[in-house]
Amino acid sequence: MDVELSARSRQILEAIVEDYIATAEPVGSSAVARRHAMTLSSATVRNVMSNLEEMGLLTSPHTSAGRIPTEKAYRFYVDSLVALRRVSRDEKRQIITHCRRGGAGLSDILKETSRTLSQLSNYMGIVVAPSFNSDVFRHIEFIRIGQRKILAILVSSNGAVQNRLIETAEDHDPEELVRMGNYLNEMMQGLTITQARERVLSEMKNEKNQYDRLMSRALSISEQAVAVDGDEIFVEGQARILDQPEFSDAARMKEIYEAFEKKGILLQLLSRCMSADGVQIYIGSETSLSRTAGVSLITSRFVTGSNTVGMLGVIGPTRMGYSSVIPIVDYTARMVSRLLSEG
Amino acid sequence: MDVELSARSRQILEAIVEDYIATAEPVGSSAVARRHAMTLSSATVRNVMSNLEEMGLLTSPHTSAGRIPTEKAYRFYVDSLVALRRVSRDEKRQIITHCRRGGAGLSDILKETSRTLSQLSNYMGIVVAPSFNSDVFRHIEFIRIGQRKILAILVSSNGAVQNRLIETAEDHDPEELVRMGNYLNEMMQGLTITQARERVLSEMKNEKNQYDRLMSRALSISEQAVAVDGDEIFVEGQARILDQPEFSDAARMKEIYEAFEKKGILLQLLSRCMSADGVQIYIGSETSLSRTAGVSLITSRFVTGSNTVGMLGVIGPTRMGYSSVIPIVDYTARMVSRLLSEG
DNA sequence: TGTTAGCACTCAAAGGTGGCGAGTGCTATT
DNA sequence: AATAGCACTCGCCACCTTTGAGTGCTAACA
Repeated sequence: MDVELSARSRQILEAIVEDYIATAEPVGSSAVARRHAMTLSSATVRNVMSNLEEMGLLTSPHTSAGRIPTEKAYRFYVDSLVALRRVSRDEKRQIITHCRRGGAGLSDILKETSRTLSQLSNYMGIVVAPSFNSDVFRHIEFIRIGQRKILAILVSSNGAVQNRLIETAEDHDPEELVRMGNYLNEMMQGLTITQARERVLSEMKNEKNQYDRLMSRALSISEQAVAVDGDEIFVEGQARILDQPEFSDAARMKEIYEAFEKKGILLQLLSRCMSADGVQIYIGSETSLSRTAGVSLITSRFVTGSNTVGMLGVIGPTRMGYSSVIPIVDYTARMVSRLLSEG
Repeated sequence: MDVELSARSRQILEAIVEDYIATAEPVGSSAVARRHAMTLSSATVRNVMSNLEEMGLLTSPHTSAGRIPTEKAYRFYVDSLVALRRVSRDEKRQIITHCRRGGAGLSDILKETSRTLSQLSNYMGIVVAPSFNSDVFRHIEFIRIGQRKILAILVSSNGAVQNRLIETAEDHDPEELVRMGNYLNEMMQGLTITQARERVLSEMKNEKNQYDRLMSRALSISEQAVAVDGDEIFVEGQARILDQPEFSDAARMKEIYEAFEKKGILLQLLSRCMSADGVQIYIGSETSLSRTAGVSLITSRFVTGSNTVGMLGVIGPTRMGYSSVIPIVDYTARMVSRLLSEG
């Protein structure tokens, strides 16, 4: 996988990748010689480019066009060439103020974050909320909403909230609900939501509880209250990919949009990123997102005060401004982590 | 506005509109004569079409193409020509089962509804939740989440829930919060959310309350809890408009997508539809949505048990399958109304 | 008077041609 | 090893012609 290259070849490859990122047009030997202001003639550059093509780092769309980087070239570029830009003062300011804005609720923060990512990168911003299920239980509460209708409210230590309307077999008066709540709050103290769920199920099997009317009802209601829910995911700036020339034709765009409408695909993709620390980069087919469509993904995970982990990042074309987007994703992840931990 | 037309002209106009809806291509005189199986030669049809063009119902993109309907023609078609298809048994089944699916929560139902609308129409489905603000207050509750952090939960009679994380100046223990809740619940009984908001503000000015410590705190917290929130809006099936040939070029699509990212525009547009009963149809520029892009909107409002009103509908190209979409929107609105009223 | 056949006309779309120029690979030269 | 020179390739563009769908007009007809 890793490639042995002379310093000169590396420089030339870097120039080509960056030129192509900037223009989206195949870049030719003379362009490299000129732009790069190196003391090399186009002919020499040609020789080098020819080597790079043999190594599978470049292709030419046809004989007399320039050459464009392959996925392998992007990979190499990202791994060992790219000179990361610093995050500018202004960008930092934007990240910090935007993430703070819009309420202290977890959802609000994350939504704003994904919007900010989109704005700063000019690609699509994406944030996956920390899994509710793995977060620590904090509070459960029941509110009587109407005849045999209860609103169950489940709060995690992150401040994530899950509401669920539950229809019960019999009517319950408010005091009963309070007692149920107290009992369940005690029972689930310190557990994660997943553990709490298991606990409820095991308690329901417990014979002792089956004969206690209040208890058995509390359990059956809370079973519904803690039922599994899909993870929350925020996507912002979808229209921006229309700016990219490579997606100007309808067929490709449609493919992408359809992939994104099924958020499940995204989630599956992103859950992979959760395990590793730091910025993760998936290029083209590595994303396993619509193999024809040439998109890349830059992500980083963030952690919350209660140590659950979420994911944020940017989706753009393979021909993406890595040098600026990588630091932005990195910095944003750090800021969000800090913001969610101090709270 | 309304046009006097002979039966024959009407027939021909109808044929043209429907042909164009089906094919998205300019339709010529001979096509009409043939398809329509009327005992008329293409020459005769030409004469009629010429008249229709003079009346502003048709235009030709250039001399030797066929003719396409103008917005005025669609308007006329919708008002007095279209033969509405019945909603098929299968469609009814889909509408009913889908809307029911996915939890009893208001948001869940509406989200599923917009997805169903999109699926059945093959255009974009859209649902605006009944305004939380005009709904009747049902319950407020405070949960202590951490040091000086309170989760305020506001429930309306529709079962809509608004959570808000509030940072307070001082710490409050759970019992205090319960008392505050009781007091506020009593105070807001029977009011709409908007009225409740006003009530809180006026009570805060009341001198008597300013010296009651608990009271003044309860009010200042609840002020934040009942603060105005944007209306919820569900859009589903955005990718479907990519199927339409008229939107196959990137510039037009971008225009549309950008319009939709600003949900504010949609909301403004849709609030107009709230006032009138029954199915409302906005064609092309009548939507005041991106005047170049030729989209139409078919909406109907629905009502909830507590008599707040929401809006649902379909957005598609002007060249839309009105005959089938109108009944679908109509039927869906009725079903959603029924579903939300019986609950 | 309304309908129709015939015909000349228009014009976009499709296909063909040739020049242009960016870019390549090869080779001889330094 | 680097370069200059040169023949070659091939997409792009501008220009042309052909094709065919469709029109408007007119004269003939019921």
